[in-house]
Amino acid sequence: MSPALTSETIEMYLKSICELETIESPVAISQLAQRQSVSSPAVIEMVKRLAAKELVTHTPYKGVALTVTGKKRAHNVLRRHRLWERFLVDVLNLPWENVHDCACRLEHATAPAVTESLAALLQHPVRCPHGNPIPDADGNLPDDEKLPLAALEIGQSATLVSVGYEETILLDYLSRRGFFPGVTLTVEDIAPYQGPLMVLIEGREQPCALGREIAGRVFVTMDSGEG
Amino acid sequence: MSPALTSETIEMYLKSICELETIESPVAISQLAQRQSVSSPAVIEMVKRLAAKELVTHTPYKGVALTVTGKKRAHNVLRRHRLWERFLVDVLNLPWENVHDCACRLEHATAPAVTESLAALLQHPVRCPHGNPIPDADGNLPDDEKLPLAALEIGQSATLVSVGYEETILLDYLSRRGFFPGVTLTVEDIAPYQGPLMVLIEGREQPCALGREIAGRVFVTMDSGEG
DNA sequence: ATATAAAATTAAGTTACCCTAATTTTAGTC
DNA sequence: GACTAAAATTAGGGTAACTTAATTTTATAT
Repeated sequence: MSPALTSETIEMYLKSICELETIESPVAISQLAQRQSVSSPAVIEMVKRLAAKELVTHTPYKGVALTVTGKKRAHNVLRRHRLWERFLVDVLNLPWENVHDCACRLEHATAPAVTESLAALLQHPVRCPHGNPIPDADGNLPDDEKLPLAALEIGQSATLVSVGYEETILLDYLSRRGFFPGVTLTVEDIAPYQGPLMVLIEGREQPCALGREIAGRVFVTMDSGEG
Repeated sequence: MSPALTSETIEMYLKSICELETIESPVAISQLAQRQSVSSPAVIEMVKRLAAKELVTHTPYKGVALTVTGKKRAHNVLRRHRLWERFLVDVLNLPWENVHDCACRLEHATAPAVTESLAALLQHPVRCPHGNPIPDADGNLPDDEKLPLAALEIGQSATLVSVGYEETILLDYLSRRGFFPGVTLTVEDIAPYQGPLMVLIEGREQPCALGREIAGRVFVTMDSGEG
């Protein structure tokens, strides 16, 4: 015998592909490479292995997409990830902006029985602390009606529902400026395009730079505005 | 750059060496190979890598021993392992005999902040569900005064404190026969050596085969007898 | 003291997963 | 439609972690 494709590696890639698919599909090799912090050839190689297992389809020079099986597996990882995040915040009282990295490690080390007991302990939460929906035990992920921040105009208010792009550096940046799910924002000004998108929050002095500078796109999604 | 010795692999080996050291020191390569379910050459190679990192010392043809640094790291793994076991049993209500495997995976994916928050949540438990002591945050592991089951004679009673050799198949075997930490046993008969060591528990009909058939040695340890 | 079984080690080879450098394909511009 | 920059891919190479087979060392029995 010989070493096999590790379950952890498979899950890491599937999860990234799943998250990137919500932005554009099929997912570009370069996007995956950036997300995984590896070279493009490494991604190509890995994608071929995943395709051999029928977890993804690879259209050369076009990109990668999850198969039905792959998507189910990815949703399962997301479920574990987001349940752990809830646990870390609600039960262990760890700070909102730090739990993502911890969950990224725990999610691959979690047996099904642990996942479901955890869900029961937390009373089957619907969203992670960053506002993203938690897939159910069958791998169903409810499709959010998302309104990106950029869709708001000056004077409009909205409630922040989720931060779709979870990355510690970004979450830290947001938490320092008062951006949490549940917060109501009013757009007071929008900076021109050459810089990052600027948004002013009610009662705050400093403008907040959001989105473009970090993820290359707007990532904060909201409920439909209320003013 | 190139792949590095993974933290998980290091910890798995250190933990095994630490556990085996309590039985015999230095630890034989073959014992490690059996425990890790890999070949002897694989262990040799790994031990050389660990020795290069000054986590173990290897005396050729004799065996392996932990350095001070290695032991500290091993105790840290044991701490995480046993805290997770307590969590899985006490908070998630998973069965006593199944949590070992779950903890074996979680222990390598646990950040220090998670470990300590977990300890606080559990109110800093002293023993894991199998009765083994939990090292403190500094890596200090209290040395149990162990009395092996084989030291008892016919008619003697004792309280089972810990099952030193944690393996799901053994724990399942024991739980089916009523062996848990805290149980008081009376040795009613001891079978001859050619078979496994036999022990009768108070009020039970069936003899229980313990020790030799599974681990090759007696592994159930007790408090000092009380009659 | 020598023969021998068992354990330890070395030798040679495999796959997973990563890299850099070179090449090919695509997409967009003039 | 040819030119070009960027993305994708192939080529070639490396280490970690494993394997089996062959060899060496140790322990043991006669």
